[in-house]
Amino acid sequence: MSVAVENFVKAIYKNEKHDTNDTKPGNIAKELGISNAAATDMAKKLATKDLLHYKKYQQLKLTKKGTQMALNVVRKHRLWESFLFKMFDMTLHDIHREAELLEHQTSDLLANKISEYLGNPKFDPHGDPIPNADGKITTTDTSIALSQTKEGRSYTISRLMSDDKEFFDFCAQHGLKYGNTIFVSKQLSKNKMTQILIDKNTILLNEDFTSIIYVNEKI
Amino acid sequence: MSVAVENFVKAIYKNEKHDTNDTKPGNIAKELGISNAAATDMAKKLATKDLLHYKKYQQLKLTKKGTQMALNVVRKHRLWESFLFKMFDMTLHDIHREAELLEHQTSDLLANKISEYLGNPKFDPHGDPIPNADGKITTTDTSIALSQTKEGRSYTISRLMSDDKEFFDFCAQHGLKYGNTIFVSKQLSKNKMTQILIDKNTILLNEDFTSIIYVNEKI
DNA sequence: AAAAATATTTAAGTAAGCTTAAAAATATTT
DNA sequence: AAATATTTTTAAGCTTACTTAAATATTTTT
Repeated sequence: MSVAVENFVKAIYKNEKHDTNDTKPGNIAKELGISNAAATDMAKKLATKDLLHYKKYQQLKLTKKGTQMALNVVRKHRLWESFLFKMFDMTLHDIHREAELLEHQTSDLLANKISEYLGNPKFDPHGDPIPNADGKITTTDTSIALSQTKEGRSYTISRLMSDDKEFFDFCAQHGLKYGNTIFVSKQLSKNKMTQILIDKNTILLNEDFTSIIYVNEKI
Repeated sequence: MSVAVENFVKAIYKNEKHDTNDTKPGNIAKELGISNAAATDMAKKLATKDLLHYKKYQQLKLTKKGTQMALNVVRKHRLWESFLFKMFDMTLHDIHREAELLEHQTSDLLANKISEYLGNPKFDPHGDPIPNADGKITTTDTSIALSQTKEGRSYTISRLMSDDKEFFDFCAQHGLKYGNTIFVSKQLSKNKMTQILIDKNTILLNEDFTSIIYVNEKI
């Protein structure tokens, strides 16, 4: 299947899961940087290929086959991210951009080799789960957004849900990295900001960031 | 530039160098598995982009810009081959197929990281030279085809110029691998066959193979 | 509940990268 | 050198993946 199709299906998958939960053509179009008309066209075409269910003006819904395709692409993306992250000194943002291209040009064989080399990891450097070769995600994610945490508790970072370079530069600069520990010193609910302590430094984060940094409470 | 353009330019480059030395549209078409008409079309289009010189019914000739593009793709291909060869247990044929796709989706940054990781190698696992980041090949290849060797002398394998699975399977089975030593016991010029000794085994190779196995004389 | 705003769909059109078929030029054979 | 074969080119047409503009449906606001 073409790159365009893989990306389309992937965008729906991601929106079904996380993001806005809106899988109408317009929203998918926005994610992919194409026109609404193009997205409608593509949706109709993919419906004939049994990759998704299309009903005029309704949300798009992936079929089993479509979900499988999306998971296969997501798997390759996250494996590449994990692999490049381990092998090379590159920013998470750069790694994401490479993976965005490589994911479509990787055989299942190579994906499996990469996975094997890494010890079949269950999470990528963002903390996102890596589907296995059968397209199954075998972990249950119990993490919550930093914005939902409680004052006076410690958490470990489990996911950085973004692909924005500035965000990752900021994270790298302040030690905000998968696995690291942070202490939530204050929730300024009025201003929707969160004050955290990391590596003995206090940082004040606004909602743009606290909504995409996911954590697990430390016990 | 698109994958189609990169492959087109690469095919011309390879034919200018090795292969048939025929860069007319028909021959390029054959290499790429497209129609002659498509090749002519593409040639005309690329001429307007200053990637090659096009004159009706003549050989296609890459411009400096076109050669540079070809070398950039070739560099990425050979770096991927070297890298995958080192990292994973895969056949050279499989590795070649992966590299054929990955070469078009790799930033210069990543290519440089791979090169650096490998210690900036000058040859890939086939023995083909790897252009540097400036598109320069800094080694001089003095190897000759096995068909051109002399009886009673020893040689080291320097290149296996193919991407045919059967050929590589055969090579793997008989220890025909970059760097290995062979002894030419007989040149059967009448039948265009060569008898060699490798790992204490005698093998008789016909011209199909002796013309694509390149070697350097051992001194 | 009507009006206004927004989103989706339809329609028409484009560029890239192909195809096949026929015309024109070049190469090869006799 | 003429006849034949092969290549190259031209022409017309197709598919994919887009575009913009207009029509239609849905949502939101008032």
